[in-house]
Amino acid sequence: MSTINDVSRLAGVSKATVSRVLSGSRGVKEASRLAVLKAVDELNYRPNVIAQSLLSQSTGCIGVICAQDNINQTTAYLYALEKHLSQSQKHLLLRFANTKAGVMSALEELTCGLCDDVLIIGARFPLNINDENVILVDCAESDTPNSIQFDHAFAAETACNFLISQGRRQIALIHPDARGSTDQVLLGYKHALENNFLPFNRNLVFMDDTSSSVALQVLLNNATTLNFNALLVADEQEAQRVIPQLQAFNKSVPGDIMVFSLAGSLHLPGVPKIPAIEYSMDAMAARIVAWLNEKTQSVLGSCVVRGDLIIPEMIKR
Amino acid sequence: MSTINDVSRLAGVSKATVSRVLSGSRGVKEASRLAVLKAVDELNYRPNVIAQSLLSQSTGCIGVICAQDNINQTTAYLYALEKHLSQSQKHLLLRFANTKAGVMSALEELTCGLCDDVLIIGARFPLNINDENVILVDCAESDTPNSIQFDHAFAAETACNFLISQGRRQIALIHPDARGSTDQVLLGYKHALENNFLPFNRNLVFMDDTSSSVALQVLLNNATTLNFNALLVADEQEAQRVIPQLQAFNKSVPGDIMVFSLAGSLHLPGVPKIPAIEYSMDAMAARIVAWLNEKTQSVLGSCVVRGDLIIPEMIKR
DNA sequence: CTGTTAGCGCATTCAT
DNA sequence: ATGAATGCGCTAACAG
Repeated sequence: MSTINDVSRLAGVSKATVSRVLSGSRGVKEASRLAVLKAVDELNYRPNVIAQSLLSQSTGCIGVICAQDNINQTTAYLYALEKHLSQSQKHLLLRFANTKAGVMSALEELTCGLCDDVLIIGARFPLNINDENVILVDCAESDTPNSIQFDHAFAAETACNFLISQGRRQIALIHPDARGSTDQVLLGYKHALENNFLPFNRNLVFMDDTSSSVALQVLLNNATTLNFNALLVADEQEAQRVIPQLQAFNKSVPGDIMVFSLAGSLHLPGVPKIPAIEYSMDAMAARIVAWLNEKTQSVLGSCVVRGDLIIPEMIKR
Repeated sequence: MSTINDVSRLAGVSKATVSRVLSGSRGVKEASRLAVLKAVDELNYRPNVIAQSLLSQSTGCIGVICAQDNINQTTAYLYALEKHLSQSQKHLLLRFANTKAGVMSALEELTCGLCDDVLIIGARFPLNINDENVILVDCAESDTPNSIQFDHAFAAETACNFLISQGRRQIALIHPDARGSTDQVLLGYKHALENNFLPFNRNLVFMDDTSSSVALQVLLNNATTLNFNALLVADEQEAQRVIPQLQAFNKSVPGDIMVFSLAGSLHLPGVPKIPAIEYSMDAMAARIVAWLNEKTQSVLGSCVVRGDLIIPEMIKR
């Protein structure tokens, strides 16, 4: 790879002039400008970004640590993020980590000058990070100054109101505690019931660490007394686990029981579509990148994102 | 962020000594070693990797340009690659690109000193790249010196032999030309038929650009005369598109027609499992990273990877 | 054993 | 308008 010295020598000018031409040529004689351009073309020269980074103290690299267990959701994130980052001339440095130790070690490796900022996505474990340049996205903890959260209470409330509007007044809820947003979900759930003058039935709600499969079995064992006709689950992965199980017990979906996902639904042919709250990855990414760009001016604050209610055609009426 | 100067000042030694201590302390007095370590700890100092990169002329960054349209396959790739790369102290710089122009522009941006090497994955369009530091993985073109290809002929042959062993002798094949490996697939298909003394029926094979949906309709319209009982498709995405369509025509899968995917199958609950050829992403990634690490010694050559035959439990007998 | 010096490639002064 | 010099943070070579 040729350097700025090669170009300056070939063009018969100084390094400074070459640099001037390449970065907003202003106050450079046309003749030497052309000479530089010619030399650049001949040598196929491109400035070394590492040297530029050392000087400017910024690399344009954004670390993204994916801590989600739901791998499908991850892809949507990455795709949207990369699109917006590259539009801002930034680079996406990818890392996966399932544990707190893993996240911290990845963070260490990325923040030694390599990355200007780091995004941590979907961590379900608390991690006490207090770094101006680290942004938590959809993470369990909210103490960190820079974080983007989903409004899970709002999602649960919307879900219930929708189900009730569909004549489903016995709504079961399976939402393992591990997801970290359990409290909020319960809040929204209860709120919707209250607003619709419906009683809260403790037996319809499963929020402890028992597997969703076990929870569902309990529900089905008591189906005759509980008589539930709707089921709220945490995400589309849970939904696809739960639906075959319901069908195995001769419960039709959505006929007998309407399953609702509180976070996204799969858009795959062959997979049954269900109503869900979906968070626009594109909007999220746009927001994040906007923050990254304007960081110098406005201080980053916490931010809460609300999802969209998506209803499959076959359910609409 | 503190620099080596801060550390040397605080420890009362020179920069060189600090550097020596941090990178394999050899020939350093214990006293000054401890002083340095203490200063490092106090200042929470970590060497700036960008400065190191400028000196060593290598960043440890590997660019990965994903050109695949099958987004699900991508995640598996990325996950495996990141795992192996981070084990080798390397960083994964992610890019998506759907067009040749997109790939080339991403390549430009990554090869200005930022990335030591670049992987291009799953490009279905020819791109004439002849760069020592660019590796093509599962790309349409094979002229490039550094490339990893899947053995599609082998996959097709294995698939046919399996299906024939299952008593399926009328094997339809839908494999759009856009995938770039069509020739090889046809080769393996024909080879298997020959070896089993079965005739080649041109009407069972669809390899032009017509959509797989149309191809399937043609097949179904002629089902009575063709009487096919197996269907080979390019990948699991195609499979999931095709299966509901077959069922809509009252063809049971795999009862009436066994669908076989030539590249991976979805392992999602609720999605019907089908027999498939699967390529181990982990093995691939291990191989790629091994290349990356030993590049100085052995010249990279082309390499062909064969997939594994995966048969769902319910089909095994 | 350790300090001084030089230089990686570049952009930005400050002179001219 | 342009060239020489400086320094970003670090390591390697050379002296002591």
